[in-house]
Amino acid sequence: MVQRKTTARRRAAKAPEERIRARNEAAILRAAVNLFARKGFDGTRITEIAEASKLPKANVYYYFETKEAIYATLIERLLSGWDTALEHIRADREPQEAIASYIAAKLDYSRQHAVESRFFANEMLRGGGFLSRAQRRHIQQVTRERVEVVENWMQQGKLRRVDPNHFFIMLWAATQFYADSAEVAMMTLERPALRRADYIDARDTIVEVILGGCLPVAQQPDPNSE
Amino acid sequence: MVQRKTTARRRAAKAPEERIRARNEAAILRAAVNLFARKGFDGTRITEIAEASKLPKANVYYYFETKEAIYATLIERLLSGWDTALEHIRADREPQEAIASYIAAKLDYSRQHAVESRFFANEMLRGGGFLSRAQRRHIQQVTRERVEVVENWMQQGKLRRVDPNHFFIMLWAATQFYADSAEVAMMTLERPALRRADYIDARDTIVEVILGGCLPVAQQPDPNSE
DNA sequence: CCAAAAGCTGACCAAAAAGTCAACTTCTAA
DNA sequence: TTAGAAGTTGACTTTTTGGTCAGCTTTTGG
Repeated sequence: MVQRKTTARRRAAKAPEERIRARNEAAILRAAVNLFARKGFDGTRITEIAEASKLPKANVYYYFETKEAIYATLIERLLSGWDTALEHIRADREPQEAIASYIAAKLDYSRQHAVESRFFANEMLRGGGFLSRAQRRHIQQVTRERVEVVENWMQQGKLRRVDPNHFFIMLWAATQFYADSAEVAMMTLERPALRRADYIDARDTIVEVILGGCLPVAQQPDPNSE
Repeated sequence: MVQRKTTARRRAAKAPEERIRARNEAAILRAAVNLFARKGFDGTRITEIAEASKLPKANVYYYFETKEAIYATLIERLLSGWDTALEHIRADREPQEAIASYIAAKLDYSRQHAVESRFFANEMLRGGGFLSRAQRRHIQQVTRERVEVVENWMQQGKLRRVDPNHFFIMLWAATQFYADSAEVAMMTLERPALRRADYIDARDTIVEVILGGCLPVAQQPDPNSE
């Protein structure tokens, strides 16, 4: 009993991130999110997930009852990262800074988590039927909170008055696009792939246009850049 | 021979839009674009298309060799409508007006052709692998033309200098979003469905922010609206 | 009115997919 | 060391899907 702690030394036994179950589930989910992002729920075969995760199909079934279970697990896990960038929109910051850093953070997410972003885009295209009522409410609530912050800024005269919901959607759309419609961006920019520099250009452009369009004319940032 | 014209009366024979082939192909394509938009290419079964178009599966095969043929036909047909709104971006117009009417037109497209828009979104998520080289070039060329117009406006001092490509992408993204991610918009606005009024609000917001952000500070439009 | 062309479809098939399982190996705690 | 738990997997069955076809009905041009 007292020695149980010591046994941990024997074989790095139970190091949580090394456990077989954790490792294999992770492999399956990683393979699955990629496929779901490309082909959607209905378009993805369990066999493909098995191949991509380098496990026999029967082993995939050992860890997940059904394809739905994999999909639901992914939604649950990814929903947390979904709104991380929103935390930049805080009432105690100046809107100029807050919005700029939100845009930067969201674009960063688009670049480094493009797959997850596309997974959600696909689920939205599907109609969001896999989102539980609680998950929908979570999204709504988080959004409403931040919309209120924007609304307050407007009431304080720190932002021009526009519909805060649609303003928010515009921020979302402009940044999200670089993940979900990367193909279109690539065609427009005539690149085989989006580079880090492209995301910086995107950030600069979006920040300049959005801030220019929502800050009161009086206190626009210095109009020299590039 | 002379009477051939008269035979047309006999049974409205050959009225081009009434021909059986035209009618059935249209039914199949209409059903297919809906399904492809929701579930993507791999996720859509021919059987589903048959059911949705109220034709026996074998009849679907009578008109289209394969699923790919249906998909390819749709891409080809829809690609024309894809860039209609872009025609508002013309060198001989004032940027303020041109951009505003582009936004309005694109949002209108998002509202009235949401299905087609989602079909393309799905194809982009897939990586655009079904686009032919010629089709890719078409998209690139059309985009480049309009980007050049924007660039000229900037050189003439009619628009603030930002990256014209990314500026363009922003316009695209903000308007497209209301079709492809309508679910998200609905959650944000807390609506069961987007109404005409929502699209008007969206238009006002996007126009105001974008114009405010890209017109030279000197000549901003009157800041009273709503 | 009629022969040929166009359209229609139930029934069928092969391939691929989902899903199951019993026997096997590896790991773990005491 | 070892018994039981956890993990593995080839082989199997069932279901679904894409695709075919022969023979039927309808339409059409003259």
